[in-house]
Amino acid sequence: MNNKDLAELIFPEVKETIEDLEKRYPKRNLKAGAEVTRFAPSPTGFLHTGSLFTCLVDMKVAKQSGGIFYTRLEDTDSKREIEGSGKELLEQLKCFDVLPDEGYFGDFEKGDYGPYTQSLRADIYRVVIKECIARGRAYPCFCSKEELDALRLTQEKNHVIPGYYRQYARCRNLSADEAYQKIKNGEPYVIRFRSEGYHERKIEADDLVRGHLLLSENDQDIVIYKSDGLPTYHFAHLVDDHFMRTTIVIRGEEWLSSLPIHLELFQAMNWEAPKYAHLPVIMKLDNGNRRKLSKRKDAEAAISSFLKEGYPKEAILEYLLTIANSNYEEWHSQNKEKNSSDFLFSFDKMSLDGALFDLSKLQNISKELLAKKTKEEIYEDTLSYAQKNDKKLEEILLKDPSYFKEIVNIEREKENPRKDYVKYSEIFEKNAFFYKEEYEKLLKEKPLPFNPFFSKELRDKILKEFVLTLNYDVDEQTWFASLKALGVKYGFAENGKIYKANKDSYIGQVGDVAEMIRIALTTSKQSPNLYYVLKVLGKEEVCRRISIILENY
RNA sequence: GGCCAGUUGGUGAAACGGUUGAACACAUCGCCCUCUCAAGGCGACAUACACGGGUUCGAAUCCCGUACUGGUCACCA
Repeated sequence: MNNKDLAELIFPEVKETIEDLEKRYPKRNLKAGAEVTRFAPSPTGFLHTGSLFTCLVDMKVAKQSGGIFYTRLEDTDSKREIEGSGKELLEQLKCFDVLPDEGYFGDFEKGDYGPYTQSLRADIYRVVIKECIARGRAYPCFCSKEELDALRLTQEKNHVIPGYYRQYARCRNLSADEAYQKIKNGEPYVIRFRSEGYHERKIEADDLVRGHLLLSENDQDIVIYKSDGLPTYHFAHLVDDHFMRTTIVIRGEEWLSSLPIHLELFQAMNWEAPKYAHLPVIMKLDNGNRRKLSKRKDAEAAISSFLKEGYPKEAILEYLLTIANSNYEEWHSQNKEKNSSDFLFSFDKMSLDGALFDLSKLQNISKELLAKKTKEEIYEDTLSYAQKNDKKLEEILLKDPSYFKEIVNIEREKENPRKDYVKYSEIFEKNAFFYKEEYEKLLKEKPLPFNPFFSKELRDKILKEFVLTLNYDVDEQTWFASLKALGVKYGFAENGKIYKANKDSYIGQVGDVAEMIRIALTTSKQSPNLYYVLKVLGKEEVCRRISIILENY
């Protein structure tokens, strides 16, 4: 019996050949320079910040080269799979406007190179495995977990490189007959790749972000086909990225050390290997040490947590872009009117070590971004945030959209708009006093912070006169002049400078007068420009609030 | 431990052997402006090229060692 017979005996049902597959998945007809990239997550949980980062790069590279970006579900590990998370992953991607050209979409698949779900591709892998066995590049291995553990232990004790290779690869030299006999006896087995590499020998490899690399050859007879009938990552990568015609494999740095395996696999098949780009991982500072963002420990590892907190998706994407390409910020400040999707990404502007996740940077980007939106956009976005996360807020927004827009538009439509919102979730919070019920709640919650230096009598007099003479149907300057006049009448200086120079001649300055009114109307010492507060509240409400204060405080 | 990669201020980083006595942005702090806040303007701080050897007329930039950090060594991806 030879290897070909053995292959036939192990996979009698496989009738197709590699040539058939080549025909079924022909080379893509794309213009020169167009890249095919893919995002290939495992359905093991939520969308990781690092995954979105990788995905963003994938998409940019494909898009800006006029190529194809597709998604593939890597669900070959049935033990770790979390039911429904594949679909969930795609939904979250959608939240960030990541739209693949083809591939796995959660509910359906699209494209001519499918299936795009690995568990559905078992027959394809078997075609290749069968041929590998026939050609002597793969063999069945019957070693048990215990035997392998024991092997590793003795190797460690003897200070040799652990693993299943060369003289330590016991099943490698089993004859086809012996192997067949064991299979017939029902012994469980896996299929291993027969490596021809030597650890002492170096191979050259190019990485799009790391440049030229010198790596040790792979010499491990890695498992390519598990006892559950599914391939391992390494083998699935080989087969899928070949037949899906991927041109650039973009993945996390953690894969760099298995690059020699992949290269040998492609070489063994006589297939052209794709280009590789190993991206740095996003880190976090923990007790003074940097470490990879952890799914279990860090809330920010789940990218959806930022959405839930109310950060705009554009801000998150933009932040990730500043990490991806150091020149993004510069480009952005020079192309203010352009969208981050217009930015040309390049691999060599990528730094090689993992960036620390910087929340304050994200916040800054978010603040700038929200300041540039129109009141309509703010309304729509806040509403959709509320619909997902805050039902009460949703109700308030739907009840009176124009009031919310008016509030949010204070000092917005100008060259240097207010920048006081970092996330959608805090917009209402910061403006709660505009709403009658909230205003009343605030009155009850805490004492009003009136300056005790001024008597209630004086305050009441000023507030009364303020209401009586209230007129904001003039421009801001004129209105403010009238406020100054009111202050002067009661012995306040018309500005801080005059007051400072002549403290004895005045009891305070116009700011103190404004503060009384501000507190009366907003319950707080801080608010946007009073003039606009008056305008938004309206005469009636202003009078009502002042009279509440006069009566009760 | 082996192998691989990386190491510029609190953070992200520019710099591709010589206009570097090291940009820029964020953060922090101060001043100005100002009815408060948010902005805006100006400025400061940050003792920043991991360390040690080379190569060179000249090194953050090239080479070698050391240290440190990260990754990886599964029938997980």
